[in-house]
Amino acid sequence: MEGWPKQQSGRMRGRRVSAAKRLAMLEAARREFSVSGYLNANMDAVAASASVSKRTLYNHFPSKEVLFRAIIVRVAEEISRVATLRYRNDAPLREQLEQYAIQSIRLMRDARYLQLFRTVLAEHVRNPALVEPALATYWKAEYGFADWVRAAVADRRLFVRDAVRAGHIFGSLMRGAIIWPSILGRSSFKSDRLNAPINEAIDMFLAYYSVPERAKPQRNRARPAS
Amino acid sequence: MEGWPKQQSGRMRGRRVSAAKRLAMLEAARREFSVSGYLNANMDAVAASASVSKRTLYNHFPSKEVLFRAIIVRVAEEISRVATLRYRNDAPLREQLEQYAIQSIRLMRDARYLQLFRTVLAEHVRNPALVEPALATYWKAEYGFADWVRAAVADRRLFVRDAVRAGHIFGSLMRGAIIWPSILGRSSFKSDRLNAPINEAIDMFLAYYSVPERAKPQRNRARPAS
DNA sequence: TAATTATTGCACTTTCGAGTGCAGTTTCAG
DNA sequence: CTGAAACTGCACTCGAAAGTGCAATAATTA
Repeated sequence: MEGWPKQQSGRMRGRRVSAAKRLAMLEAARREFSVSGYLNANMDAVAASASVSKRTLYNHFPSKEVLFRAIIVRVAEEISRVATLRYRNDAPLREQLEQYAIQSIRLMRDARYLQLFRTVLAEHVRNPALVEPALATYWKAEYGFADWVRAAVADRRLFVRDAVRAGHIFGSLMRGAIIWPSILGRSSFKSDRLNAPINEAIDMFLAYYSVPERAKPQRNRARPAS
Repeated sequence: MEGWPKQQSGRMRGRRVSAAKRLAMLEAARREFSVSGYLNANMDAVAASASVSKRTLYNHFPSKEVLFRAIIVRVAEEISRVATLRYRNDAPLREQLEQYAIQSIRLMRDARYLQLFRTVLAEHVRNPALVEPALATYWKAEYGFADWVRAAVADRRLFVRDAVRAGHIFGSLMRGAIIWPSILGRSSFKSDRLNAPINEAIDMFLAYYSVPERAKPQRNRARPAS
């Protein structure tokens, strides 16, 4: 609850305007952070873009840091609502993974998010503490993959030793094919549809884990018998 | 050749000192950029740390940008010398991939590099133009994977439709298991040895591509017959 | 209407760091 | 030894942006 005016306590009066302006400020900040990054974002510009005095901005958010964190939390929530992998026993596994990939692509095609991701990533690398909350959500998604795998294993549709590990691998494949290329600007998706590289990654993943352990063609296994 | 003193032309005199100091400045800048990131790096600090006057620093490198680029180029060269995947027909494929993974891990365990990677990544996201040269090398490595795959295919040890695509997938797996976790600070390697997740990723990769196309267990193939 | 709280405008302080100008000193090749 | 080129020290300019103080004003609700 940081970043709320101190006057909040006691009877609340004159709060209608406040709520609307607060939203405007959050939206404006989001735009500003998106296009400028964290360090170059300008608090005067945020205030102006929200049609609010700078002083008001500082009444709501005591510092740039607090404002940034507020943005991050909001966006992280939005995303986790959209891009999740949920297990369904009534649909082909491939379809479920494809669905997830499509959702991710859609997210990356939305400049509104993409730019903000870049900002957050840059800041996370520069100053991890600043960005904690966003990343918490992010890693949760990773363990969402593990849950999905576990469910599929329980259904005897996959054969996996370590669900978390398999989840990481799926995550690597999706990030490598969708997220990083978008963020690092190597490629942009023309549509929401899957392309051949992504299909191939999903193929590989399913092929490997659709086969019982001892049938997998591996050499040189050096791992605890777990 | 940017960032060299203008006085260079004509007969060269008094250059012995110059070369040594130049090196000292590069080393100092590297340290400074590593620990502080690009924006927070302080040119006064660089000069001090190189035991050189600020004016001399600016005589060699007309701006912070130029200095940063110079560092990037040097480091990119060092890295591409160390972490490459070279095809050998006299060794198991698995061993070759493992070698590469081990080299990558070694790189990530070297704080000297790791910190600089973080800085470069942050800047690339913030300001891609600044970092071009480093990334050029980076993507070259990616196509190095494709070359390796092609060679293995020519040797009939792998069965791959599109070598570049397979190379990307291998890259995704390695980055997902080694590079990103290190850079984003989720895990650090205790030793240079491979761990189970990396082994499993390599297993998966080899398993999938060791089998002729039509034998692969895939559903729902939707791709050009290429 | 009266009391309360939010909002505004604007000038102000502070901090910080990149890059410059210049006069004097050092170094080294020839 | 000599003179060109490289180096030094230091004060300086310039700009930018975060955050503050305050007195005046507007909006809200009882």
